Amino acid sequence: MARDSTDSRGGRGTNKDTRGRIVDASGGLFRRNGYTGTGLKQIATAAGAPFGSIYHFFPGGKEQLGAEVIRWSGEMYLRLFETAMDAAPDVVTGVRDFFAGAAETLRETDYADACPIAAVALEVASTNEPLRQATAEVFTSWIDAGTEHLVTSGLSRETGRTLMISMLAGLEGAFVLSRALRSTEPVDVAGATAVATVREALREAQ
Amino acid sequence: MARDSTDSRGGRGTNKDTRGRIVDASGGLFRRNGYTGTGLKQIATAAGAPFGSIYHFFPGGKEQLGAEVIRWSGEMYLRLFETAMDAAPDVVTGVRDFFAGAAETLRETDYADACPIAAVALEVASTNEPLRQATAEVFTSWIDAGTEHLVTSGLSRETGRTLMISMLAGLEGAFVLSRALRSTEPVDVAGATAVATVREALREAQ
DNA sequence: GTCTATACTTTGATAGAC
DNA sequence: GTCTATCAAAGTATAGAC
Repeated sequence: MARDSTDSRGGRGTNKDTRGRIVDASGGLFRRNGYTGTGLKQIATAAGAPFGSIYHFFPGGKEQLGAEVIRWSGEMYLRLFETAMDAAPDVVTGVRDFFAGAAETLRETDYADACPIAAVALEVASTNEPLRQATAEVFTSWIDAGTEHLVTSGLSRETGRTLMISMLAGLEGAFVLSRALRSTEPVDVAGATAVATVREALREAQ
Repeated sequence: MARDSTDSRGGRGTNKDTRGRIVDASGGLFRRNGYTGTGLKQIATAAGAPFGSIYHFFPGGKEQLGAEVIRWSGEMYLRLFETAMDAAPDVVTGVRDFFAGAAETLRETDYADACPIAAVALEVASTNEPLRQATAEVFTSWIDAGTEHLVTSGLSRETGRTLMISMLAGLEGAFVLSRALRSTEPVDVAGATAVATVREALREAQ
């Protein structure tokens, strides 16, 4: 019963099962090289798994693997967001800390690790409908979760949703700029803007 | 909105020379399918050019072509931005119109045409240094040009730059979300946020 | 300069031995 | 379930006829 592995889905053992290692390695490679830019053989090598294992665990091939990686990465990042928000005394601080953490991660990873699915999302938006839907589900889940936090903090559902979309857009766009420019300035600026906007919205809602 | 052009620069005939058609076709394909997702044979076909012509005009192969497409697309989009700003009576209206035009283009192209280089930028940021530099130059040119408009409107250089980065990040991130969700809501929201922020900044600067 | 043919590599995917 | 061998197709790139 009380196994160590975090959750159900049989999926996220850090070093245990081959399947988990494949998903994990794919997530890292997709994030940096994109979907078409990552080969299945490359994934097998990075995961330390034989090539055949990919098709053993993912009979649907690259597309099935891609969809699962997108959803899994989305859940992980959502969990990271929730953790940051729960740890903060208020929503403004939570937002500030989350952006600060994103900037720190960018620096630490030489501007490689930003949004786990943005690169794939832009690649598949007009070329692969199943994967596009997967990215849409992830973004929707993030927007809904963030909206909930803002509603809890006193905003109306509508302004909460609008504000959350605006902040997420700011973060995603800042990731694009920061990775290209190799500077955290865009993320820092977007974070400051987000903090100011949330603070203002909360004040007006009082 | 973001269509062709007829101009100088010594070589951008819409239908004239083979080289121009190759760059043009590549821009459209890179934007939709990404860099690695677009093949040179595909480009030749789309451009109505023989395969050998690509290597005739771009001896450096795909990378040289990619770099030129990034810079050329960046110039085109900058020109589009300048045109929108010059046509508007004030900077606030200009920003509003630009976001509105972006949303309209998204709708008209079935959410395919957004930022001309974002997909490539995320793909090459950690994998191809020459192309990453090309995207960085483009983003920098956009930020500088936008900052100039804001400074002209009365903002300090520092707040102008910060505001421009924030708006560009909002636009880029909104493009990611809008293409994935197949909805202009993110671009609409980001536009409204940008307009409100510029208006507020101008008021404070008075 | 235009265009075709081809070399070489890598891709996603499958079959089958163990 | 693990792993290797191999396939057909597509990728980039080159050579050379016209």
